Amino acid sequence: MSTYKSDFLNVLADRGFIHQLSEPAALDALARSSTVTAYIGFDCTAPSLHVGSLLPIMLLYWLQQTGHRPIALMGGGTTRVGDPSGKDESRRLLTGEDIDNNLKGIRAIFAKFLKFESAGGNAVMANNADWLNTLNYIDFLREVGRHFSINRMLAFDSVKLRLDRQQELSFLEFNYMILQAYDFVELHRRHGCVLQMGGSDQWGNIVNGIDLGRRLSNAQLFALTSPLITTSSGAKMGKTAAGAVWLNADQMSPYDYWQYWRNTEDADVARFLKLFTVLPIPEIERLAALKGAEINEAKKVLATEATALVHGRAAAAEAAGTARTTFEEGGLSANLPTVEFSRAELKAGIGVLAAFVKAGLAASNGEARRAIANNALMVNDVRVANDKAAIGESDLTAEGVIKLSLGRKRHILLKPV
RNA sequence: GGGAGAGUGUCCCGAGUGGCAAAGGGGGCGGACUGUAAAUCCGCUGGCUUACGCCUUCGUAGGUUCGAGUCCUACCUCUCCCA
Repeated sequence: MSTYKSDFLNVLADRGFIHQLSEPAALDALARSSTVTAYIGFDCTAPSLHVGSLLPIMLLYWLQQTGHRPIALMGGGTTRVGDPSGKDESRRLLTGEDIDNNLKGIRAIFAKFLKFESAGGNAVMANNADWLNTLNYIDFLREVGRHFSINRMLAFDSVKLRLDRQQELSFLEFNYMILQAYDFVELHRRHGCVLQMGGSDQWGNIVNGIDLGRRLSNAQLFALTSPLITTSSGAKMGKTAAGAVWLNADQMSPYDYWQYWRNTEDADVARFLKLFTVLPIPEIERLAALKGAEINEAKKVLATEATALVHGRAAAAEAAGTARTTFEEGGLSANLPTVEFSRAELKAGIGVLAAFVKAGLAASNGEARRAIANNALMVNDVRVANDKAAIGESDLTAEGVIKLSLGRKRHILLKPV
């Protein structure tokens, strides 16, 4: 067990959130004696956050749960620059409009994990566009730029990697770390923020902020990074066939989200329970002790708890129920993802290929055809052997729907309207 | 400004003698085995088509050729060396 004196660091350490920590003793003492204000920055590069961002969100969650004050910083300004950390190539520049739209989608997530002032809590939502967009170039260079040594910046991994590999690093991106450092100091000024957290790839950026804070305001600031989470087989978290695992319900249904966690690898279950659920540690240890096929029970708990955090308890229970009827009872659950189509179309008869494309299970007729050749498509749990087969009214089940399946795991209901 | 090199299947890496829908990986998907796991093995991985076949694809635009990813010209982008 951990040796910290503060709840905050103890909880994080016990749950496996801590990778690197600057001045652990000093931060520990501070967290014990006062309310610590800490922030994490989030890029606005997509209209929703995905599971990759879940870990930092959980950091903020535990921060607040242990009596401190979280700031969720939207990167409305820095996203206009682009963080080169951990990336081989520069990203395409997003328009201001894109960024604003993305920001709206992302904001909603945080309310589910943090209590903001509007909800009677102390969490703060900030946007660095508020201070970055209006910076005066010369003033900024004189005030902030003079504290940065190019010699040292060139040694940072995010920069060095690009240079070593002879990959282009634009001046624009090169400035990212300066802006992030400035964010830290600005949040210190505005909100008394003394700690920046983030993924392990952010260590360099965060330390820059600490240095800048010392030079500009003689402030003592801290850094805490979380480990890079990969699955046991080495894959990055959050990628599936359909792409990223989104947190917004309109981009990924609670059912699919539940399924994502249900399919966790055995070796990851305990670790993920600690990181992505709020179950007490003893309970997690009990689940982690399960062996063989019993681990499936732990996976279901993981799926339901993780889904409940993002989509609510009711949606999680529904997803669990849908999965139970579909997989364990071999039945047909009306709560499976549903695609509607016209009754007239059904009367006329729909080709299987068209039906699977419409349901989103195949991207093209050709793909559907190949799936049939692979023995992968089923209509109402009956294998499709012929790509010329048609689906008609006679295929409606007693429930009035038609179940399309790709493989054993992916099911869609066609519903006539 | 001068010189050298690179851009390939819109997920990535990467081979490519003028006959190419284009080798091989990785990733992904499906099948078998299982526990909705991992590992392993097998299949698939441009669009349309029952099919013959047609269409689109190798940085962009032209050209040579029966035929161009491959040869020529110009342009764009990137890298390296010299100034």
